[in-house]
This record gives sequence, structure tokens and C-alpha cells, in this order.
Amino acid sequence: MANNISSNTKNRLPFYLEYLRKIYTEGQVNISSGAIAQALNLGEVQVRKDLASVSSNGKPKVGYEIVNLIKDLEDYLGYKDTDDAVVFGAGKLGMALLDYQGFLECGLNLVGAFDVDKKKHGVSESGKIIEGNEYFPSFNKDNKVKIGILCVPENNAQEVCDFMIQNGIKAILNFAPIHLNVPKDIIVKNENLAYSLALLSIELKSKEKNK
Amino acid sequence: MANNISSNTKNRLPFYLEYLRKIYTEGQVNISSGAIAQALNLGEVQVRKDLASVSSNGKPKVGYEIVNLIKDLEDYLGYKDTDDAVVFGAGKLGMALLDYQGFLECGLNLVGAFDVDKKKHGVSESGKIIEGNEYFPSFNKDNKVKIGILCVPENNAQEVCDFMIQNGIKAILNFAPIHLNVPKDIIVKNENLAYSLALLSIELKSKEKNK
DNA sequence: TAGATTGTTAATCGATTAACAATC
DNA sequence: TAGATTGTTAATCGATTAACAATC
Repeated sequence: MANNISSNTKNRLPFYLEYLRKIYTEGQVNISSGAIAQALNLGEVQVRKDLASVSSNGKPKVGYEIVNLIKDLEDYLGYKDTDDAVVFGAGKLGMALLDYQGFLECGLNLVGAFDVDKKKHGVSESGKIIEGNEYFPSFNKDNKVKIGILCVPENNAQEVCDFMIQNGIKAILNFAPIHLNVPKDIIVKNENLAYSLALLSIELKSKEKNK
Repeated sequence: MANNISSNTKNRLPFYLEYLRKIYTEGQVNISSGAIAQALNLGEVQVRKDLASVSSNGKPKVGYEIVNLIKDLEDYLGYKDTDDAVVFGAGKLGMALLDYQGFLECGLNLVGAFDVDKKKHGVSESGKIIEGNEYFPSFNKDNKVKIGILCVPENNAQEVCDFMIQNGIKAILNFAPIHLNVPKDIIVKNENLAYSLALLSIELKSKEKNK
């Protein structure tokens, strides 16, 4: 169980967990690194190294006991103790995220959204509250939510980002297509859907050219 | 202008473009690698190397002419000639993507969505059509769209993925939280929002522990 | 010419893969 | 014991950074 896990390894861990959960519900008990590697299209040494970073219950000749491996992955990924997050910007994307059920099984609870537009205020389909930004400071004095999802338009993004940080947000998942300037102790992860799709399109074109 | 640009470099290119467009509208004409590096929080050698892979109009002492650099980036990223894409799964996320305006300035045109659920069929807010999956084969015989966005629930994802590929899709942006099995010539990019947020939460926790 | 800034070559760093010893 | 499979050490590969020569 290493202390410093590379970020590439971390990115793969949820995929292991998802696959293991699936075959566990199918009744399988043990699995080898080779079988995992084949299913997820990875190298088998890589699988062993990745898994060794969070678990140590592989048995030579037998492989890994799936139930234990799932537990170790869930422990590391923190999917057991739920963490709160808030959404800024109640546009279509913000609302889609607010009501997305998939966060729960990753240990994340979106408590609500904030938006400057009064027309957006109210309650979402799944019962989450959407309020004005002006309520966030007092809200977060009580709730101390540290994770924020930024879904506002490009031109407000930096301003809202600053506001979030002023009121206790420490980590931001940024969907606005700009680089945010933040203090060194704040974590930002850019999740730019248009960029991702555009890069996919480039890859496709260059692939077609090279054959 | 290198031929093989590393994927990390590719991921940074859209951020350069966005920043350059911004300062260009602010009236700036030239910029140095150092200034870009500072604004985007990167190393200046990295900036020069990244930019050298798509452009060659940096002038010692002067820096880069912004208008040319923008052009070179847009050319490389293909933001000039528009590419079509389709959405599978007209849930909240699928609809948010379908109506998201940001794709256009990245040269991407989402032409419509397909969903098995008849209740979803019709026209989106921005006027895009949502039809049944059964129309896709004939649709794509005519249109030959190669890029698909997969937004269906986890349990249908592999099935719909196969269906997309059968009907001419070559590159898939996958929002379902599973590993898709595809032939070698198909490009898949996983875009898992819950995983991203969960990893952000882990990073935050480990940061808090280490101080 | 002198100084600033680019572009590139070499050095470092980190991640992946290969080889293999440990062990159930 | 023999064979399969893990875990780890060493080798390779690729990306970042440092050093520096080219040049406007």
C-alpha cells in the first residue's frame, strides 16, 4: 500500500472498481491480474502494480479475492464516507449534474446549486435546492462544503470562482472553457467537454490520414 | 511543426487558444512564451515547445504575433472546418450537451440525438431533433457522421456502443461509467464526471492530511 | 552591438514495461 | 514437487525541464 500513487494510476482505479463490482454480482469469487488486464485492455503488470498500490491480498496461483479488492478500492477512493459538493450555475449542465445519480456510488452528495438568476431558483427534479449566490456565504458557514462544481458561462467564471474560494471552497471542478487563476492551495480540475470532443475529432482525422 | 504531438501537449493547445483569443480581443498584438506561461501557470520552455509543435512564427526579442498563433492553433485543432457529431441517450446530460453552444467554436456541430424512449422524441430547445435509435442506420447512410457521444445508462452502454459502431461511428466520447469493448480501429475517450469529482475529493483529502 | 527571447539539444524526472525471484 | 501467479527490481520509454546556441 504505497503512499504516493501516481495520478495515472489513480485515474484507472475507478475502472477497476467498476469492473470488479460487475463480475462480483455475476458470482465470480477470484480473478487474476491477467484477466482484469484483458477485460480493461491494459497491461497485466500495470494492473498488478496499480492494485498493489491500494491492496495487498493477491495470492500467487489464486489471484485476487474480488470482495477484498473491492473493499480496498472503495476504502482508498473514499466511496464509503460521503462527501458534500455544491454546484454553481444552474444551466442545463449544472442541473444535469445536480440530478445525476452516479455521484452517490462514488461517495459524493451534491447538496444543491447556486445561481444568480432568480428564475432558476427552486427545487430540482430530484429535490435539490437551487438558491441565489447571496445565500452561499451563510450556507457554507454552517455546512463547510469544500468541493464546488463550476458550470457558469465563461465570462462569469473567474468571478464566481473567486467567490467560491472566499467562502470556503477548496477544490473546483471547472466546466467553463477558461483557465482559472486561483491561490496555490486550491485544487482545480478542468473538465472541458467541448475540448475533449474536439481532441477526439483531431485524433480521428489524423488516424484516417495515416492509413 | 512536428508531426507527432504528444497527447499532453494536445490537451494544452485549446487552453493556449482560448487565452490568446481573449488577449487578442483586448487589443494585444504580441506575446512572449514567458507571459503565456505565467498566465496559464505553466513552464515557459513547455509553452515554447508546445507552440513550436503547431506554429513557427515566434520571433526572438518580439515573441509571437498573436493573430498568427491563433490561426495556427485553429488550423491544427480543426476549429475552422466544422465536424458533425451525434448524441445517443437524451437524458439530462445528453440534452445539455445537445444544446450546449460551446461546441461550435471548437468546430463541432451536434446534429441531433437518438434515444429508445419515445417520450424523449421531438425537438430540443435549440432546435435539434431527437429520434428513435431505429432511424440512425438510414440517417447515417446519408450523413456519415463518425463521432458519437454516448450518454445512455450504464446497463445499455455496451449495446448502444456496438450499435453506433455498426452504423459507422468511429470515435466515441463515453459518459457511461464502464469500460467499453470496441474493435481496435475505434477510438474511445472516457469522460466520467463522477470519477473526476471523486478523484478531486481524494486529492483534497490527501492534501489536508499532509499538512 | 547588446539584450531579449526563441528554438533545440541534452539532462532529468516519472511512468510503463520487461524480467524474474518469491510463494501459494 | 511443479506450475501459476503475485510483487518487485531493473530497463525502457516518453515527457518535462534545464542549458544554451541562434537570431531578431
